[in-house]
Amino acid sequence: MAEKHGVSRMTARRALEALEAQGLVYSEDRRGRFVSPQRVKYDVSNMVSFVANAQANGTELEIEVISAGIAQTDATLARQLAVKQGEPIFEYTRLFRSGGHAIFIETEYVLAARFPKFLDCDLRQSTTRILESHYNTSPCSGDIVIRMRGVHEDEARYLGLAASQSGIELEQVICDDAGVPFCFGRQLWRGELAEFTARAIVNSQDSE
Amino acid sequence: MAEKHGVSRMTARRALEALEAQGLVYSEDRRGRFVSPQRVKYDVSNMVSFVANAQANGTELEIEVISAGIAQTDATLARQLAVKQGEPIFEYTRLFRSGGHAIFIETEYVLAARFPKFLDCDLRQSTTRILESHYNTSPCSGDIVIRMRGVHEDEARYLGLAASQSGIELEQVICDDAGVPFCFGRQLWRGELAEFTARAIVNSQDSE
DNA sequence: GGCGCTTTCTGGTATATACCAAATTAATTT
DNA sequence: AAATTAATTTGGTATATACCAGAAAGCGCC
Repeated sequence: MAEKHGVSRMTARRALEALEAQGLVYSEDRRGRFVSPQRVKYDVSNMVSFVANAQANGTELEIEVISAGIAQTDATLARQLAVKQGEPIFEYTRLFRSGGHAIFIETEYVLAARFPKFLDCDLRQSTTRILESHYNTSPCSGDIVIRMRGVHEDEARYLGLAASQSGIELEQVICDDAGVPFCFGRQLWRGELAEFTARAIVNSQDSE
Repeated sequence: MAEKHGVSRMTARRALEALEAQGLVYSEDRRGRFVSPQRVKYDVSNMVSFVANAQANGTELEIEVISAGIAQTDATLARQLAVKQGEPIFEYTRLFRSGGHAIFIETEYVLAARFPKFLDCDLRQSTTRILESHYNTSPCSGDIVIRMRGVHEDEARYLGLAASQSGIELEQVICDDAGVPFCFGRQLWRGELAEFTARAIVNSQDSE
């Protein structure tokens, strides 16, 4: 490509890196560069299973469980889940793919006391579905944070990104019908593949 | 910096560019590199004025009007605002800064027929406020889309970004209490400065 | 047809130069 | 003291090399 256009190879690379930074193309190490696939839509206002929703939308998702285990809440987690620090929780990380392309990597935390033997379930499906069918708990409300940030090294590896690139982080706390938080999740999306939608409705009165 | 660490200048530059891509530092052309300021939070579930909300949050905002005029709806705009193509609309672009730092650039469209002489108002304030006080129209619901994308050249100039960088685009359609859309806006945020929050509540029943 | 080896292709990283342009700073002049 | 001018600093861009490592393709062999 460089000699075809009479520029040096470094210049050509930088041009491609620019396209990469804009999300138009992506690169697979030592395999080649390819144009990016379509975005995956995620309606964050819709608290029903993202997986089921995506599939209804015509996007088939493959879920790979990267790790799963038990841990204790640190300060941040304790605050998010409204429990005291040191509470046992199940922690599991999953990689979501669509059509062979990594879309996002997610780490979720659920309270171990409330959902015993949670990790015995097959995690290659919607968490929402597991909690509904096995524990009779459905999501009722959720708080979501979205921001763009640089990827960590391990995230970059799973997502097939260069370590210097950025993605979109989506954090959500899911609460039951009593308003009690029971699940906290943090997703890191490949930025060029993410598209979030939300519907806002003005609360007639928002006391306190 | 290069000679201090015994690497070539190009290598040092690439390292700084990586930090820049991750949003940790930013560069001002021929002035220097600086660490990035704090993020600006935006609660997209809150349909009351973003400006007022930010100020209540301790963030003072400076608004610069880049351009303002009248235009006609193209296919996309007509669909978003649920009018037929060619409808006259006011179009204005504003740059939002905080503490001297450009945060995002926004282009909004309001129906000219419904809000006559809209452009005579001082646009360096919340649109919501203008519409409420002058036209007795308040936002009631809104549809929001968030995605990461590469910046265009003119956007990059206003935001002080390199043309190859990415930002976060936020589109929103604002509807009145009758569910009729009256305003469409598209914001492009510096990715490292944006933080969006939302609150999702499961609709008991979502007919059709 | 499969297996293993070698070559080629492709991307990644680091370096050394050269030159440009704007912003800042220092020096000089008025 | 203010204005003008020159030097310096800083970032940006383009180029030419060199070398490394993994993936893919070609090839000979069993």
